[in-house]
Amino acid sequence: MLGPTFFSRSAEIVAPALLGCVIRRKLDDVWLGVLIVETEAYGLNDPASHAFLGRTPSREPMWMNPGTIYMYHSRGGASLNISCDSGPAAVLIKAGIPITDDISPTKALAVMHKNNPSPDKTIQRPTKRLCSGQALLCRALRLSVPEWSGKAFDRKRLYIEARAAPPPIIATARLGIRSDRDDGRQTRFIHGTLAHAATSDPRTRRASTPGIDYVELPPSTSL
DNA sequence: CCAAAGATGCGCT
DNA sequence: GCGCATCTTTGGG
Repeated sequence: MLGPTFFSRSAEIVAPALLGCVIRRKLDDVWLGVLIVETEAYGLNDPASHAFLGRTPSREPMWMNPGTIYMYHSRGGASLNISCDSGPAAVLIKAGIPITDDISPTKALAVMHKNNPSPDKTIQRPTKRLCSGQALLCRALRLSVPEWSGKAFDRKRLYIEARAAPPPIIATARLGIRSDRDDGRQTRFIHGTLAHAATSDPRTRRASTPGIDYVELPPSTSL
């Protein structure tokens, strides 16, 4: 289980290091498993960070011990973040892909589909789209702001497992930030071989130039 | 009231 | 597959 040591580094280091790690969430005695494929870093002196808007009770987790869960609502959905550094800083878990293995049984997929049904109830979401957004992921894992914000991870109910091997990584600009609050840093990170489950892949976009709009990084064992 | 680290459907290439 | 309009829910000014 990842703990304070892992999260005590800067958000810009922690965010890419989370790609490929697995979130485990126990619901009704079933362990759900989601592999992280997309994250964003909200670091120190960052005008896009919620910390920049001021210290309030709901944002307090950004100042708490590294590894503290920070959740908030935006535009109808909840978002999962984790405090980093000595604060105020956090990483946002932006997308993941459901997995099954020794810990998470096939049944876990059915639970996630039930938690996060398609708007058109006559069909099911594709499994790879079940967690392809920060609010979708929270819905599929049934993570709510009042239950989890300000709390620590808990080996019995919710934790993040270290990854087996470091993946290739794409670094690019963050999404959904008002231009007057974005200083242009490329601190959105996408799993290089599982980008099809991310919110979007800058490599397949029309107007995007390699080396300018995004950077591809080889697997780094130092992360 | 209203902006906010979004999601979706629809029309288009 | 993209760009845009429209719907979303909640904490905070």
